[in-house]
Amino acid sequence: MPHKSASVKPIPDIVVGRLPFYLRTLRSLAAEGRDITSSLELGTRLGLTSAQIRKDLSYFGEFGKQGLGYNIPFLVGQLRRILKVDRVWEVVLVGAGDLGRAIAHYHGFHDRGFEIRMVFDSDPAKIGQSLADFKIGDMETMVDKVRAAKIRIAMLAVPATAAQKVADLLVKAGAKAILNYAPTALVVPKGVTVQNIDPAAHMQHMTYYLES
Amino acid sequence: MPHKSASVKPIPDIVVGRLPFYLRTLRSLAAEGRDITSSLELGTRLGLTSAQIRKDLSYFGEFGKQGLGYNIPFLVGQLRRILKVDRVWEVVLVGAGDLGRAIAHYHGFHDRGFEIRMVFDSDPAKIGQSLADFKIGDMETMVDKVRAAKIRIAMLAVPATAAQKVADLLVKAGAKAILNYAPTALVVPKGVTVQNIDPAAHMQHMTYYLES
DNA sequence: CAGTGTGAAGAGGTTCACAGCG
DNA sequence: CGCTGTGAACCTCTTCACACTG
Repeated sequence: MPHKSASVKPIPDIVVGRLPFYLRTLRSLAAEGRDITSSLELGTRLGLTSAQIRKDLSYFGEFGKQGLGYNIPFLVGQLRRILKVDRVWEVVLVGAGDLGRAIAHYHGFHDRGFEIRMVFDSDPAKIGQSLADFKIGDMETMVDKVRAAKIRIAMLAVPATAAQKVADLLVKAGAKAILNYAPTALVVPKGVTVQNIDPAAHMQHMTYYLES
Repeated sequence: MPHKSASVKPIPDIVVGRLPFYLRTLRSLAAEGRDITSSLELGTRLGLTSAQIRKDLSYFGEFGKQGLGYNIPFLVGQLRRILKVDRVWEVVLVGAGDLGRAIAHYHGFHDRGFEIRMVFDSDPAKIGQSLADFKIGDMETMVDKVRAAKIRIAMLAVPATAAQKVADLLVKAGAKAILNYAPTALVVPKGVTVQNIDPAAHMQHMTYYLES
């Protein structure tokens, strides 16, 4: 029987997934000029219970003051550290269609820790053209350029039919996180994280609850 | 947002949320010319266990044949019926910035049960302009026009600062489902469903797992 | 005999409730 | 007194395992 390693309680992924929303809400409170909040107020704003907020935060430390609440700038700093967005990550975008262009023009990423630094597409008509501040590169040189720049985060905005092939290339280029906008599931090696964005799936989730 | 009912055991919201992905995968299999599949194959494609697939489907009926598997066209039809996307829903889009324009140009919604029929914006410079097949309408007439058309689904692509006000108007117009692209939580009355899309939150979820 | 459907067991996540501290 | 942090209880979801069937 192999020995079990000392049980280090891992933090549930579902908890990690809520932290960006806590951070988002706290920054919104800060923008309103607030300095202190409580688990109750945060929960109300987020549609969660105060107990859940406290329990989630307690996985990472003791950030509040009993009887008082949470200092907003301090908690923002802690969450940015925990989520590793107390820096700006360089990102590669693959796909320069309508969606890719909208992503490239979106200015909301920088403030939350991300900056697109390269854009690639396979369409010869697009290669060499300008998009936002970038020149669209070709797929043949993509792997080398991404690897050379040590970029580890990718956004994938190509058709579903091409998504897996491009994902394989991104992994080869050293990507460790892929935000997948293509409506298809990606297979990636262990150690690579994928998050999917599928608006139509969300829509279909909602129609279930509609009266016909 | 689980919908409660006193008499019948409600189907878990998390199960409903997976159905669109089952449907998506089944249609992809159908497009490959396949006619039969199994819970094992579906699970592999989706990164889920076969038991989960079977259990989820069993909430809605007995769709498979023991020893054989699932008939793909039949199961596609059942899922479309369950999710109420065996029809095309009319949708109103509010917000004609970069994101709104990308959404309006995206052709992937129709095939999955949705068709944008109206677009509105508050920017006088945009009102009256054309976007895809539509003329951008003003916010003042939005409520009446949406109500008159009996549209119950909205996509919200306005800045976070305006999102709640617009959501209130949409509810007043009779919206029962809102796909919220703004990075802020919406407060809506019971009976209205909201689904949120926040790519930056997904990105921050992934950075947690990256080595610094 | 391959693969579904499903109770039961097991894991995992949420809420409770209260000690403890500012 | 107000609000956090946290074991314990509770509840929900997932996985197991097997009877059953085409």
